[in-house]
Amino acid sequence: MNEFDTSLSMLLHKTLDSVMPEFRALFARFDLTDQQWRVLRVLWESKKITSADLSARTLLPSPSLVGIIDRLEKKELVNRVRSVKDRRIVYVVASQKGRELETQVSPHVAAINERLERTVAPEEWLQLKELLLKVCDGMNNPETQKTPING
Amino acid sequence: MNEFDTSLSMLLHKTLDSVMPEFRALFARFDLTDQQWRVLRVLWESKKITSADLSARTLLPSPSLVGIIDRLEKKELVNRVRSVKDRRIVYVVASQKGRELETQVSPHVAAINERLERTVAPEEWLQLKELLLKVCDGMNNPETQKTPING
DNA sequence: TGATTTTAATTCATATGTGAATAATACACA
DNA sequence: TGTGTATTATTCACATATGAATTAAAATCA
Repeated sequence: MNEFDTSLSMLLHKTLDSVMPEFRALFARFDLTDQQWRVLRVLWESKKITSADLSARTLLPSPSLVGIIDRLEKKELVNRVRSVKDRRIVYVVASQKGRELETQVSPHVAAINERLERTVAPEEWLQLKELLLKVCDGMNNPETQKTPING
Repeated sequence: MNEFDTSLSMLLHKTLDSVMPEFRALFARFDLTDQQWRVLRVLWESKKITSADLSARTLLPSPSLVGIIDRLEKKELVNRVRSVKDRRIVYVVASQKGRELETQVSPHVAAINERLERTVAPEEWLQLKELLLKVCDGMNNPETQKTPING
């Protein structure tokens, strides 16, 4: 493997490619995409949440969320509730049917995550997560000088 | 951050989200998407390569590659060359125009990657990459027992 | 040789990602 | 009070992801 194959972004993609198919196969059994699951996963622990906050929690871009919530609404798993105080805001809420999925899906998700965690030693697992967060912080903070555009 | 936010798949997404915008802004200056750059990046060091191998190297799914190469062809950056020995195979080749991009883009890519690398200590950088590879191996190898589907 | 199977690339239908633009509403303030 | 500005969600245009199906061309073998 050369410079390109071992670049961080390629390794991140590669890791996701090795991890996600298993999750997707699971979610597909419940007629869910992984993005749809992410939304439900957040709603299971938030009574109501605005689209903006949902985007931040799920890491799904707002324009994508619109369609994702549309489809979840069509399946009657969530509802949109417009705020009365501020009519710009839309709260997304899990329906009863949407809440009932938690018990069925979550154990399988946990099982996959446990297998995932066992791919490295316990202390390595922690360090991997810490390093990823460190990279995020480092890229977001302006401390590390960005390369100026000189084109 | 709870269980969900610190799950590996979410951290991988989060890290990509913190890294990719900078690359995308760079590629956009050359009217390229990051996927299109990945194809060119591979072609810059391969005279010719089959679609299947290109998919493996770029980690781009074959159906996506079709459109990506279509658009690169339209911009006259690459060409499709059907093999004479085996007419099922299509080689993808960088055009002169496509090759000329290397000198202009690569230095900027290197600069971003250097900044990226400086977000963590040198030995952490190596370990991060090793751990990601270890996770990939662990998930792909059948050693670690997969959870059987009992639905 | 001719039927069968395998392989490489592509197509299809659907869902999502990306960046810019828009509509509706709230807010600040002269 | 009226007006400019900021905010929230959505829309738009385009590019890509996903999994299944298809097409064309080998390769296999009775």
